[in-house]
Amino acid sequence: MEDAFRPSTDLDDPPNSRLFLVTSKSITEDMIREQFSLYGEIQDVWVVKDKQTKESKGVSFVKFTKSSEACTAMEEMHGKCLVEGTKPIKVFIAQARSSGSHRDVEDEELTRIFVMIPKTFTEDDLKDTFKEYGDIEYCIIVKNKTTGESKGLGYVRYHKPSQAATAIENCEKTYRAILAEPRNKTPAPDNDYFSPARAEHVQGDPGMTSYPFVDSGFHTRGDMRGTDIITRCLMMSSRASVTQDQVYSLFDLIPGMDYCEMQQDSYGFSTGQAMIRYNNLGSAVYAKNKLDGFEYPPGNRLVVTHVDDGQDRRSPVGRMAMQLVAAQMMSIVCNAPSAPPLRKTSAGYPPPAVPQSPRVQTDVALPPLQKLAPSDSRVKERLFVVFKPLPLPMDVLEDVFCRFGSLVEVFLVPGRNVGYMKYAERKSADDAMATLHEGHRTRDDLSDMTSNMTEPT
DNA sequence: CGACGGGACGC
DNA sequence: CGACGGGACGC
Repeated sequence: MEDAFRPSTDLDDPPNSRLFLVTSKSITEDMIREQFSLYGEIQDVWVVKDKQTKESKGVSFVKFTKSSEACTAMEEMHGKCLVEGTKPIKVFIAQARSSGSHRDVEDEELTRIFVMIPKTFTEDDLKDTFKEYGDIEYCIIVKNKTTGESKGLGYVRYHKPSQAATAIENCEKTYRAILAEPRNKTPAPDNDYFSPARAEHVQGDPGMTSYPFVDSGFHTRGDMRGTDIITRCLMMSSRASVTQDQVYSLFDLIPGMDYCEMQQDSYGFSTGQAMIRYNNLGSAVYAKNKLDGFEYPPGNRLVVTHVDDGQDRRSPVGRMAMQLVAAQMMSIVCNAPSAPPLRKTSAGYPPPAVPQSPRVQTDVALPPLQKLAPSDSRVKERLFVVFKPLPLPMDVLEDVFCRFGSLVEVFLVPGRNVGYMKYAERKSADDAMATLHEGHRTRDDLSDMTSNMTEPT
C-alpha cells in the first residue's frame, strides 16, 4: 500500500543491488563512496543519522546499479577497516525495503540459481554452460522421480554471491536464471499425480478431459496391484508362432517403442518370445496392461510381463502416474484413423507385417532424424499446427518435426489442439510444411494437420 | 550489536 | 474453425 506512493522509486531494483553496512559512527558518506565506487556504479549512499543530533547511527546503505556489483563490493569490503583505527565494517545485501525483515541476508540465499534448460542437458552440460560465471560448487538437474527424465530445470550453486549474480545478469535469456529459493520452503511438487487436489484439477481441466478413460477393443487385464514390477522393458511369450514383424507391429501401436526383437534359438527358429522396450514407463505399462492376455492370433493368448532391467522400480506414486499416462496412450491409439482394427474377437490377423521402421509412422516419407537446434537459438520461423482430434505426445512431434532440421522447440498450447513448431532456419520450417501440410496424415492422429506461417516471437 | 532519507510532477 | 507458456529440489 505505502509503496504505491512511490512506484517509480524502487530502492531494490534490481533485487539485491543494495548493501547494508554497519560501521563506526565516524564513517562518513564520502569515505564509503570512495571505497565502494571501485566495485561498480553507485546510485546512492545514505548514512543513517539521528534526527536530532545528526550523529551517524553507524548504519549505511549503498545502492548499486547491479546486483553483481553490490555482491562483489560486499565480498571485498566485509571486515575491512575504512579508516585506520576504526572497527571493521560489516557488509550485507540489504533486505528489500518491502520485506520488513531485518534479518541478515545470508550467502546461502545468494549463491544458488535456478534455470530452465533443454531436457537433453546433463549435469555436465549444465556445468559447462554456467562455469564461465564462476566456480561452481555443484549442479543438479530436476528429474522426474519415476522415470528419471529431466524436467528441464536445474540448480547451480556457486561459491560466491557475485558469481550467481553475474550468471543471472549475463547468461542467455532462454535459461531464465533466477536466484533459487532456499531449499526448505514452498515444496510444491509439480508432477504429483498422487495428490487428490491435483487429480481433481486434471479432471476438471478442459484440456485433459479429451483423454477419456474409454476402453477399446483391446483386452484389458485386471489390475496392476500386487507385486508386478514396473519397467520400460517387456517380455512377450506366445505359444503359437508369431513373426518378428507381427510382434513389432502389435507393440508399435503404442507410441514410444524403442526396441523389439524376437528371441531365436540356435537353429534360427522362434522361441515364441520377444523382448520389447519403450522409451517411457507409461507406454510400457499400457502395453502390458492391454496386450497381456490378448488373443493373437485368435485363440492364442499372449503373455506379457515386465522385465526388470535394473532401471525402473515400482512405486505407488509411479504406478498412479502411469495409469494417467496410459489413459493418454489409449486415447491416442483409439483415435488413430488408420490403425488396424485390433480386436480380441476380430477374425483377421491384426497388423500387417511392417519391416523395421521408425517408431513414428506417417503416410509420407520422412527424412531421417536430425539434431535439435540449441535451445537458445533465435527462432526465425514458426509453424502453426492444428491437430485433429488431439495433439500427439511431445516426443512424437519432436521426432517428426526435427527431421527437417533446426527445430528449436515444440510448443503445444495447453487445452487447445494447436501448437507451434519453432525453427531456427526458415528453410526447415518450409520443408516441414511442404512435407506435412494438409492432406498428408500421419498414421497416428496427426490427421488434418495444417500449418501456416506466422511472425516469430 | 545494527535497518530505511531526501528530493520532488510530464509531453 | 483454430492462436501465443512454463519454474522447485529425496534428509
